[in-house]
Amino acid sequence: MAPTIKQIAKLANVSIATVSRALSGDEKVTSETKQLVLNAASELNYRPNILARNFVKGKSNIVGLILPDISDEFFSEIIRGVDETSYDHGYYTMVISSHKNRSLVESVHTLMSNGLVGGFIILIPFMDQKIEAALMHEGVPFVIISGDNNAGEFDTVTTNNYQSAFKMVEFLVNKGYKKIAHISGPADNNDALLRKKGFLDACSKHKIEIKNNWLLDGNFTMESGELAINKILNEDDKPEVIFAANDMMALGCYNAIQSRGLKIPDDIAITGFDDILISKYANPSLTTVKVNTDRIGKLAAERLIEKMDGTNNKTAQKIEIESELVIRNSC
Amino acid sequence: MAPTIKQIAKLANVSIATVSRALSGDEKVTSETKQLVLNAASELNYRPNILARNFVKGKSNIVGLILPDISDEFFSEIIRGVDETSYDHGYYTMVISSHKNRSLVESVHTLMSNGLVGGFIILIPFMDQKIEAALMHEGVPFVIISGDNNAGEFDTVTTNNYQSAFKMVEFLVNKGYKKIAHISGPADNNDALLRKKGFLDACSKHKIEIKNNWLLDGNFTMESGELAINKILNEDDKPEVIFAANDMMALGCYNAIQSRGLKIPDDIAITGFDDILISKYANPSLTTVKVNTDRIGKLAAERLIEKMDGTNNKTAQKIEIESELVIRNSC
DNA sequence: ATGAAAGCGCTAACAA
DNA sequence: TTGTTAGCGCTTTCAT
Repeated sequence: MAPTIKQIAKLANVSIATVSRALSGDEKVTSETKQLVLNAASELNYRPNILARNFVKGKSNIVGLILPDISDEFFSEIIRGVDETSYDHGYYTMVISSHKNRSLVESVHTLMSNGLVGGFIILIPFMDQKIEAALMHEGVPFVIISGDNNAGEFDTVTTNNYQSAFKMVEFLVNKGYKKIAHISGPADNNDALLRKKGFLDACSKHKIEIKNNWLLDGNFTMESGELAINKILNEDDKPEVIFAANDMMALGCYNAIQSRGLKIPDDIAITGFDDILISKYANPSLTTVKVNTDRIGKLAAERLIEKMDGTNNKTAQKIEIESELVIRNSC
Repeated sequence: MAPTIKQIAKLANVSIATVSRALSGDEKVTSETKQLVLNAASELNYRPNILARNFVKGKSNIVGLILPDISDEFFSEIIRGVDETSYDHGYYTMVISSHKNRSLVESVHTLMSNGLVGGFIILIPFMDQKIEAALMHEGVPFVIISGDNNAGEFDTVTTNNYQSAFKMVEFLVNKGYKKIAHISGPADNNDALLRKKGFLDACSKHKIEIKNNWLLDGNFTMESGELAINKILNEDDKPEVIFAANDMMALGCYNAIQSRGLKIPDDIAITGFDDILISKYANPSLTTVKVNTDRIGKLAAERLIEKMDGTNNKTAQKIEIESELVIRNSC
């Protein structure tokens, strides 16, 4: 059986209250008794029972992290960022990944009221009525990670999808490209939507004609990128450059292009979004937008912990993470 | 304040014991009272306080998942597998990622005795004395995910690194390759070591000469693969095929080779290990070994939950996950 | 500065 | 079948 403060009390010949105080660094204990207690504790190899502590305090030092049903590089970085920050503040991280048997909404309901976590971070690809309603219910504090920071009066951490996509287009325009196509992500993904909007707005600002069939639909997978580009690679009037809404699709384009014996960027240029691990090493290396994923997790956790600690409960903050153009050799 | 059984009891006009029993499906409550309680509970939107429940039961339904300090696709799949299985059995998943401020050993010590988790799964790239010592201490049950299943008398889930590497070489030999090089992974990684051993043994079985400078060192990164292969690409006597200990390094080889204008597999063939997302879409698609990562997480969680539930506490099981050769176009 | 005691929400042993 | 009650490990008032 794991040692408890009772046993420490016995060993140190003090009351459990004193033990509790000594261990939590209460000013009022003499340094002698404190030493006594600390010695006893270390002798017994004591570790406080977190469950009991959270329980009695009526609040938990566990941070919940609700993830949608996908798994990739992006998520592990978020998890790491959150856990690292949580740890530094004395919190634990609990991952709640959604899947066929458990929806985002259900997870929200549960975590709001089962006392397990003291707060949570939730990744929302697309905010809908149901999720919003679930979040409105009173409960523990939370922070949203989302492509869109306009989602109600909630604390949100987001990347500047729109601006970065906009900048990417301007960069291409400055390089002299005039015929630009876009492969967009899933229609139910705010990051994808905002990137597309950034693309469209930048094009119209710079008087870039947007041909309808150059607005291609993808779903963020490599396959969908390949599929999309194949639709226009046969036509006479080809775009000079393709801006894919993420790197995976961009790399899908690489395949389609290179398997036709065409050269990137000479025959057709490609740019992406995300800067995943391999993009740097792709051949040619991919020009893209570096999303600072680790910072997203970190800042979301920091903001959440502020709220959990009650340090800063002021009105909802909208935190936007800067991302940067990474110019390489694909355009 | 979240509703408690007390409030349900009041509303349903029964005692808290009855509420507790009704909610936990005790046979002895009349279906009428049960209905009464259930109605009251749903009216109050009641959810049991997990912390209190774990606490009073003296055991936790939280599964700890201790990860080393890396983040990639592999981990998210493990996490997902674990969490999905945990959820299906009524457990939660807590991720404890190691990093500069927290070591694997420390995590083990903590989780063993702070009552937070009822058991844990730990990913161990390389078993050493310290970790083994930490694991020997009595505490909650655990399962190891490791490249090497010979690590003491512990429950372990592993992939058949050795056999798969062996098979890969035999496949290459059957294809007629005689000059085979290997790029190995980090020296402190058991998966890497076993893959190398499989390579070596298969070579000697089939009388494949192993030139010393064809045994290249890598560290699982793309960069290291590129670096490694560059050392031999200039020599007159080049290998016909390079077997990299993981896909990332294999793709690093792609870069080095293709940027010299050489063709895969005509000039030099490449094979990898892992079957990461992009390997299928690489150009040419990469022949590799598909590691069933999702199964690793699932089986580790299943075994752990058996132990936590006390269903099956028999002596340590060594579970080996089959992996399969995925033959594509890079050799 | 220290101790005694109440109590957090729930379960389970014991009574009725 | 249901209710009463003790108690899990800890923190925190209230006394001393």
